[in-house]
Amino acid sequence: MSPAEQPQPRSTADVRRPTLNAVDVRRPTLNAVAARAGVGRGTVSRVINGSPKVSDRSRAAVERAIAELGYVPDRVARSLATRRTDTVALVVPDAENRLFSEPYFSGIIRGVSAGLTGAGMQLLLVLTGDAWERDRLAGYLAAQRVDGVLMMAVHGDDTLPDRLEELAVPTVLAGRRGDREGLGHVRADNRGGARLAVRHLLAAGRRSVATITGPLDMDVARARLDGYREALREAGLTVEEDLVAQGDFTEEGGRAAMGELLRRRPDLDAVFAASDVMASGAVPALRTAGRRVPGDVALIGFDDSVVARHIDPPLTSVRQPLEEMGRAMAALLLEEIAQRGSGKRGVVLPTELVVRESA
Amino acid sequence: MSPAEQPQPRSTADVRRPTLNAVDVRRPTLNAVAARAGVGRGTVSRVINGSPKVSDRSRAAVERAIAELGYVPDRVARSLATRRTDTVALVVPDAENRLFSEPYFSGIIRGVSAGLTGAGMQLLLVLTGDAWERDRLAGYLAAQRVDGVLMMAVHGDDTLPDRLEELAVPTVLAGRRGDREGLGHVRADNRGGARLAVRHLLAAGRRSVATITGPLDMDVARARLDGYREALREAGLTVEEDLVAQGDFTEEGGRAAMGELLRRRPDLDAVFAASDVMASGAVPALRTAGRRVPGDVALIGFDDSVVARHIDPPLTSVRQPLEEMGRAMAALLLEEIAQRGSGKRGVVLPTELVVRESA
DNA sequence: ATGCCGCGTGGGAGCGGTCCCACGGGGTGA
DNA sequence: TCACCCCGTGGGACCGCTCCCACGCGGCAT
Repeated sequence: MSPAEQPQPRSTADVRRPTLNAVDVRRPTLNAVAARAGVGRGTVSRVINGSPKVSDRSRAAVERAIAELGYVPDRVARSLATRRTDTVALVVPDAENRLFSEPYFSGIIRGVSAGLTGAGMQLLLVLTGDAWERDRLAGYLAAQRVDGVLMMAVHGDDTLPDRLEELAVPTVLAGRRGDREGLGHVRADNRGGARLAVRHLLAAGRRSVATITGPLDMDVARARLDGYREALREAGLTVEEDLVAQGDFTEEGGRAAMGELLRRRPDLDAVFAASDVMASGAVPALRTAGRRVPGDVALIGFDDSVVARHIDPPLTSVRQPLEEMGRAMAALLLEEIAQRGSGKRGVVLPTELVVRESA
Repeated sequence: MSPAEQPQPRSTADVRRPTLNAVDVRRPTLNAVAARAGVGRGTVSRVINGSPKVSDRSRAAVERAIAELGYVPDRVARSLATRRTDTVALVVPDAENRLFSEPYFSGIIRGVSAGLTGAGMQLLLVLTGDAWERDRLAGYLAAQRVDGVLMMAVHGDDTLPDRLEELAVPTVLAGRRGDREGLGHVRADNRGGARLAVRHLLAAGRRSVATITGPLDMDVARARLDGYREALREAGLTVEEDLVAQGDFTEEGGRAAMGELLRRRPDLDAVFAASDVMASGAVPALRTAGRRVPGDVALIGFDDSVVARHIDPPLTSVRQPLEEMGRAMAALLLEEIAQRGSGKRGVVLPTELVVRESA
């Protein structure tokens, strides 16, 4: 059960497989193309890679041969020679159910995919399970020779990014671990988004605005809380700590936090929840306490997720530009791959308030 | 814009990249291990692959050397030699927003991932865009030398699976194209699930049970409609065609179909929608018509998706064993890879009725 | 005319594994 | 004692590309 003392190869993966009866459908090789075109291998390689140092005659001959043979270069062989795989791993913690069912993951992933395939790169999806597996991951990724790694949902104490850095594997994170993240990362303007939400509540005349935060060891959660505070200060209000309750980004956590807030401050007239899911937990808690939404208490969430549209009442929420975030991650990673060090920036993308009926 | 006449290589992907400044962190090679252990390369290879024909002395020496050097075999080099990549591509049509935001995709993918990594295989995620891209895909996948392909959301007229079969690439589908799918595939017992739903409605005393179907060129949609019919016949009722309206698996489609049904049969007292999303569209249509759910009209959906839990009232729905389906797909594909032909079966997994408040 | 430069060009030498053939040595049977 | 086996073992020959060096050839300056 416990990991072996030595990092000995795990047998499951390495045991020789029984006679893979590979139906050997061999595709034409670069050699075949060279022969057919009556040129050397070098020339074919040059044509394929778009080198300018090829005569028009040779190039034409090669291109014809390629077309006739239906040749497609073998990426594996190329990778072995170039020490480059044109492959990027997307690492997602398996535990984060949340990520999958929300548009968060899907939006980012399609942005990533678009940005990557446009550059001829492919995406390796890696769901990591337990901590041990995650520990092995760095070596594993190095063995894959992936050109880079994208990581979602990194926690503050996650060491994987550091280990990747040691191994000189270009890495870009979705979100950051702390406020001075050393690695390249892309995130939404969480603070600004929270500010938008709270301003909206204040503009509607609400005066006792509470907030349900995420776990405060997460940067997103802190940033959204900061935004909440800033908006209050902007308006000349003082931040009252008993209007702040901590949740954990789950529905149940939202319910509990809402109950707590109502107990502490029966006079509250608005709530900014740091996620839609927590907001969806807050709604029944409010109902139980006999408060109408938005009549008695206005409510705003964050993420603009599926539940926001289907909850009753439809939830006003802060939207993150997910697909763009994915695109930005891809771009940043490609930069870093092309030139080390150049992609180690933090990119912040603007958020937007989507007004529905809850506030 | 239009595809070139000849399959000439697309430049974007093939242009030589500018001096990849690969920080050459070379990992130890099998050769290094052999030298250190004082044995030949062949012996190291045998140890790694768990061959029994190695003396205990050699094995121990090699294992020590591996541990000391932190050696991890290079998959790329191995692939080149074995003509096997231990990689499987998961092909998902990019257009299917639906897939991503619903637990459908996420459930299946994690099952797939679990089943695959357990066997030491990795997952290449391929989102396909337009038809042209999809056309190129077969060749592309062959060039990747993926060991197999998993496809989600195949339409009846999709030719990609056939082309993969021509190329002798093991393939497994999520769902089937028609009722005699030639390829290996895994699906939920859609008919049975629909039957469960309709039986539940009938058992509750409903007598005019309508249904909102999916697009009937899709096998899932037909299967669910069949189940609806069967349940009615079982109960000795005749299937009335004006109680059947076609939707398209979208919310808006559900709304329209519901409107249509109410117009045709104001007396209906129950609806089985072939997806939760369509059911979520049906709800407002019912409200508009002044019907209470479930008071006047009972409603059941399919998929047990996120919206089912958050809609008002919470939706009774049919759940598919998504993770198991993913696992089954992985298993089937591994079978097919190990022995061609053995994995070309159809696996059907049972569904389950999740009773909430709408029926 | 001779030298020199530079442009294509061919092809050897890897990249890091696997596969398999041939070989040495100890045990067995005649 | 000698032939015969069989078990481990070493290492050459690939897998299909890229990289780069060296070479031939035509054109220009001397």
